[in-house]
Amino acid sequence: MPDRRAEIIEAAADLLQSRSFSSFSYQDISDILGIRKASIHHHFRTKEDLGIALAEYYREWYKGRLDEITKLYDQPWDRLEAYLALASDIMLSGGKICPAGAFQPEHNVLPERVRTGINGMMQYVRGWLAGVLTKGRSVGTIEFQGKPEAQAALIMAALQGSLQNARSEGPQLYRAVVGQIRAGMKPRTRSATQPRSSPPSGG
Amino acid sequence: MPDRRAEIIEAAADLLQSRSFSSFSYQDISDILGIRKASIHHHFRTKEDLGIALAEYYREWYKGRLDEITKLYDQPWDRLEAYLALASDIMLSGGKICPAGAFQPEHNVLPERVRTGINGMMQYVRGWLAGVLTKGRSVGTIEFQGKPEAQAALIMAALQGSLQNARSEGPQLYRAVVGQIRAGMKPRTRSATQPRSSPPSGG
DNA sequence: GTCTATAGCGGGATAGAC
DNA sequence: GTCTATCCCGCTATAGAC
Repeated sequence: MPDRRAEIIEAAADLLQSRSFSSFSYQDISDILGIRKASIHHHFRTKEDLGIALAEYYREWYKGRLDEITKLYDQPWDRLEAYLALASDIMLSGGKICPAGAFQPEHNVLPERVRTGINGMMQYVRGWLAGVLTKGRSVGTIEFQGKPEAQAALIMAALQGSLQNARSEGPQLYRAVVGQIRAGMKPRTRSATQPRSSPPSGG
Repeated sequence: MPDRRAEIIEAAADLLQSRSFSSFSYQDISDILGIRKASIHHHFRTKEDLGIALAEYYREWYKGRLDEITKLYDQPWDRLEAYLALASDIMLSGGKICPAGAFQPEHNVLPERVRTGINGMMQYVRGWLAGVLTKGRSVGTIEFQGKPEAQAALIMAALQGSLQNARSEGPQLYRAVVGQIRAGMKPRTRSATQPRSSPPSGG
């Protein structure tokens, strides 16, 4: 017997990233899982409850992925590449966009507790990424102006916007944007060690 | 007597940038303008028609603004600043996001002709911005790696994403991101002329 | 060009049997 | 935990009078 609650959240996550929050319904989830709407209401009484659960789900999802990356790669640049690859994976899995980009455009019609959940997720990711950037700059393998938090926010915003554009205008555009992010942060002055080893798949 | 058609489009544009496309209704427009839903259907038979008109409206709006900028400022860097200020104006006018960021998250439920309208708008803006960047790099006042089109796409994506984030997490985040964009493109090597004159308000 | 009235649908949500 | 049945609402859209 499958964990229904988890199944529902995963189906909802898929729908959210494909169509945004208020454009999917309990009926859509029902169609995917082959159970009735009322059964879904049993697990998540209101759509607000489901939204809150989704925000939590994404935060945990990011925690898991970013922990993995931290364990797999030592070098800040490699960690940055792995982070960028995360966004690529999202796009490649069927024209989806990132969670924040799916929730936030409806910010003004979103329940308060959903909003705070999303903010929590964003702060977590930004904190992690800022850490990578701080370390990268200190060892000279990542280059950028200004504060690490601001640069992290720039990268996240660019990916978020670019995923949205890409679905409408095509993936070349997304790849070009990621290329720019990368190019802008590669040290221009060749210093001590080779800045890169084996970057993980994506781009 | 006011131009109803234009009034409706402007009200709809406001709602779109506040709540995204499928989260506003003819009733909302009706409330704003003080006329009945049926009257709005008289001007735009279906919501698809309204969506198409909105996309055209935004393209014209951008054409107007970018033409203005081109006439007002000679220097590429000043034009870039004025462009960035456009996005700031959007944010400051009551927590709105940019049109593309309002439409695209619902891409998969958007009528085909609305999609192509949005793409047209995006291509227009990207073309203009790429032109500014090309000229700026050639005269040495704007610095970036890679192709101008790609850099333009990066800037646009970052603003789009950042406006969405800002409404949820606060305007400081938006200002930080714009600061990063600016900082990343300011020439590091002091060359011939002072790179800046009087940048227009925004930031 | 605006109105009233209404059709028709799909949304979120609940009651209560099994 | 899942079902059937149902409520109520708001949405898009249309018909037809003024």
